[in-house]
Amino acid sequence: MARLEDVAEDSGFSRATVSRVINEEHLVKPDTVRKIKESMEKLGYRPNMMARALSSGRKNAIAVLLPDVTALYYSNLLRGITDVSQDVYYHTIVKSISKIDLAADLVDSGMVDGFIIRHSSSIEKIDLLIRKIEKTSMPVIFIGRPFSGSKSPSIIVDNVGGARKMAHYFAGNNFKKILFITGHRDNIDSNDRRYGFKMGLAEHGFNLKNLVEAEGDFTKEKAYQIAGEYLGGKEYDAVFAANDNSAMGVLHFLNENNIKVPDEVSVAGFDDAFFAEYLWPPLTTVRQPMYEIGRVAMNNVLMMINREPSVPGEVILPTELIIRKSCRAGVI
Amino acid sequence: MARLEDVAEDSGFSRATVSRVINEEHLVKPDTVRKIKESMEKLGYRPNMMARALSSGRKNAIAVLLPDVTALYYSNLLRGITDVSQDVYYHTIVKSISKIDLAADLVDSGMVDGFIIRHSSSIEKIDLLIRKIEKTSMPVIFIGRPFSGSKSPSIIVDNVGGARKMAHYFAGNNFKKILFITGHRDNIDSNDRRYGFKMGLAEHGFNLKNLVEAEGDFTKEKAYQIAGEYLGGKEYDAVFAANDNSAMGVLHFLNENNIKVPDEVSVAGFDDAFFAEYLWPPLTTVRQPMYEIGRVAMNNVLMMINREPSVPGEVILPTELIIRKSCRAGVI
DNA sequence: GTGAAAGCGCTAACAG
DNA sequence: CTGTTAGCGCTTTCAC
Repeated sequence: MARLEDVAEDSGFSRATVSRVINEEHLVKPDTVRKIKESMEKLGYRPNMMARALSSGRKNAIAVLLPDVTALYYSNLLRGITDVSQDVYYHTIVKSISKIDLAADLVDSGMVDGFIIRHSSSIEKIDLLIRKIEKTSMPVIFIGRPFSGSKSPSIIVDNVGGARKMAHYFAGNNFKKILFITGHRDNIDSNDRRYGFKMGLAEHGFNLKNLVEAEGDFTKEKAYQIAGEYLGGKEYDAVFAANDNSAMGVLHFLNENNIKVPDEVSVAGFDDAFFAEYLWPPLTTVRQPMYEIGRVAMNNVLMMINREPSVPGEVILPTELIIRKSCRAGVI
Repeated sequence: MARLEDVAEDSGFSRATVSRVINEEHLVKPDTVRKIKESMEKLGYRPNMMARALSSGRKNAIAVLLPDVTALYYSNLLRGITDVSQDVYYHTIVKSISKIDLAADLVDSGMVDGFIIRHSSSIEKIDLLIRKIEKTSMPVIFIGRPFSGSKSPSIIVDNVGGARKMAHYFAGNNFKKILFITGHRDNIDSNDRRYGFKMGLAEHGFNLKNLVEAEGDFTKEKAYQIAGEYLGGKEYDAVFAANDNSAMGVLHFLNENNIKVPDEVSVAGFDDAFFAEYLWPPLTTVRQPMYEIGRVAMNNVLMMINREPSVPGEVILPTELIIRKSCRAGVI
């Protein structure tokens, strides 16, 4: 590969000037810029990121910490992030948040300019990592609830509002008994959704004694099992699952046992996952803008890296009620 | 951050010796190793990857080029890759293959030690990229069919065999007319699956005139539309879709129009995507080991990077027929 | 506007 | 076994 020095030699200028053309073009005489650019073109010159990073401290890379790349939610997030990072020639290093020591290495070894962190529930040692990052004054953005004790900005989704809308939709039906299937016990999203759901139900005078909670874990398998335990007796006439995966498990049980949806039991989820519309019956759910979240997060770290002042401390992205056929039509 | 030099000073040895402890411990006297490690521990020393990369040429990073992180197939692949790369302290840089110039930058700017490339259909300029990579003698592994004109190793899935098994399963039913829904026209996987399917059908004496092909694009939406065009008239008694997404679209149309599956029409897919079992009815399909593919790919680049000789030129991972309820029971 | 020179933190011969 | 000495390719004062 052609090096900066080769370009300097070819163009007849010094390495410093070539470097300026790359980084601060305005400090160089236009004619010089032209000549140097010609040389770069001719030699097919590309700056060596490692050398640049070592010398300047800027890596043009950000780390993304995710619970699981495989989950739909996260892969869409990731696409949002990579789509914008590619536009600005940033590299995206993806790490599983469960291997937190590896993430710590990333900060120690100085591989990245910033972090985007999605922590869905409290993970051991994550606070140590965050404190460590913040000590280096590297920018961090949280997706989901801001981390307690940290004042780094966060991008969150209006879980409470979305679940509340669903509750209002449910309320029109005079359901007698409703089952709410949660996510993991301490999952922040799940808790917010439960909170919003209860709030919305209460606002319509629903007696919360008739809302039963079952602890799920966001998987279809667990929800399927829960459905088996609760829904066999036709006691419940509605189920709200904390995510679409869980709703999928419920639907599966109901179909299998020939319990009519929505005539006998209404089912709703949360996410608007790509399969939601194609479940049977098509799932009523709350859409959250996962891809957008990724984009916003990446744009904001970028602003922080470039020390632009106006990064909002918290941005809340709206959710939307998506009405399909798995619920009896409510009053909106 | 503590630097190597700080460790050297603290321990009373030279930088070279400290470096050896990091990279070639066996060349150093045990007692010295111990002392130096104590210093490293005490100072919280972590090697700076950038400096190491610049000096040694090793980046401890590989690039993964994927058509789309969002698709289930690819996100599982990615998890396989990141799971092993994390174990060996490698970084994974993910790029969309559609932005091929950015991938080219990765090789020019010397950010990575190797590439894992998944090209699902021929993409403009991809051959240029591959030639460029191979010119640097950086290791490349292909996932899916090897790239023509390249002799880098590849990991492929037995698409032909899987589809053939499905054909055999179909054949027991004496279906009169079968619809095959393809992927994108030039998609390699889709073509292999068609080939295997036809082969298997022919082996059982099925008249291939009664196999009709419709050009899909691997999406549920397109398959749904195709189902509308072909399956309204009850002419077909079976559908094989080139992937589970497409099968999902078909199922959706059938459910919506109250056409009984599998009594009136049998439906099968390919992938065994996570939702396949939870569709209604549960989808008969061919399972491919996506996660495994990722692991194998990563392990093999690693071997190549370390110049271990025995990297297989081609590894074919098996597929498995998964029988559920969306097909009339065939004879196996 | 441009150049000279000093590093960034580490590895890799080469000596000893 | 350990130390000395050059760099890796770039950025960044500080001069001119």
